[in-house]
Amino acid sequence: MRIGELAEAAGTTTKTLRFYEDQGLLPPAERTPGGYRGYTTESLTRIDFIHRGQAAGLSLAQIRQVLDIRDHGQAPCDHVRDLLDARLTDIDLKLRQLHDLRDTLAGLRDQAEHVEPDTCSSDQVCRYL
Amino acid sequence: MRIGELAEAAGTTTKTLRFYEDQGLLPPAERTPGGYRGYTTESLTRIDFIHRGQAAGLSLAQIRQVLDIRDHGQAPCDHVRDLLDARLTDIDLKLRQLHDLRDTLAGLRDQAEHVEPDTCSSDQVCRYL
DNA sequence: CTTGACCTTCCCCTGTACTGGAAGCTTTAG
DNA sequence: CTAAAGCTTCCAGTACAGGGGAAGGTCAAG
Repeated sequence: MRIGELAEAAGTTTKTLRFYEDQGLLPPAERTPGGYRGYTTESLTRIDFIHRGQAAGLSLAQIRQVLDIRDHGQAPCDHVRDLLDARLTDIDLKLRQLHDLRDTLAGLRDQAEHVEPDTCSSDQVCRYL
Repeated sequence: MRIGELAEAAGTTTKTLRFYEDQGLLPPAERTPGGYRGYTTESLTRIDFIHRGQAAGLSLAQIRQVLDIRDHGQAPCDHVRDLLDARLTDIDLKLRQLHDLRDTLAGLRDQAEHVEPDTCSSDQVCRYL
């Protein structure tokens, strides 16, 4: 399989696949005599895994760690569990922050609805903020 | 007031203030004969406004728009209301996405708790994702 | 007069995940 | 044989909000 076919099969672009190889997410591809990269369906599995990792909000660096562990013949289970836990903690924090921001913003928006623009004084640029 | 004092008073750095001037968020500062930037408390007000805007999740570009309107002698009220509305819509979307991601992740984490690692097959890299 | 703190401009670097484009080679169809 | 599609490498840029550090000028105290 050439890089274009693989890209289409995986729902990505050739640029991205070369980028992944460059970043160590994909092993250096075999080459045809002409210098073209050649792939098997294994590559597809690997790219799908990368996509699942991204869907779980993992960074490429984190996904690469998992892949590296696997490539060293070990089961990445523990590490993946840790990553998932860290992501959950992280997301919970972000959710709280975003909720707070939403409340702040809703408050400002509400004020903006009830305050007369005439009372704006230039010493604060804008009453609403 | 020199740039260092202003930076400290505003809780930021001299680097950031020069950057803001460069980006058009602060007007070009007056200069002393020696070439030093000189500020008044007006600058402090403006920087505080920038910080309030950031706290509301606005980008520097958006804050600059508001400042530009004000600098043109107009009241930026309507524009600020629109910005707040857009931010709210945006944040609500982000909150939904983050909730979804959290659910997905919690599901994965839950599976990871109950699945035997032995059943991992290398054709999917990791059962947990 | 000198030291040290502060200031100036200038250019490059950070992290993230790619994307765009140029110059040139390979392969396939007609 | 030729044209087009697809591939190669390499360099550069995107958005965001600054940060790092060099080379040199200015100002106040001792």
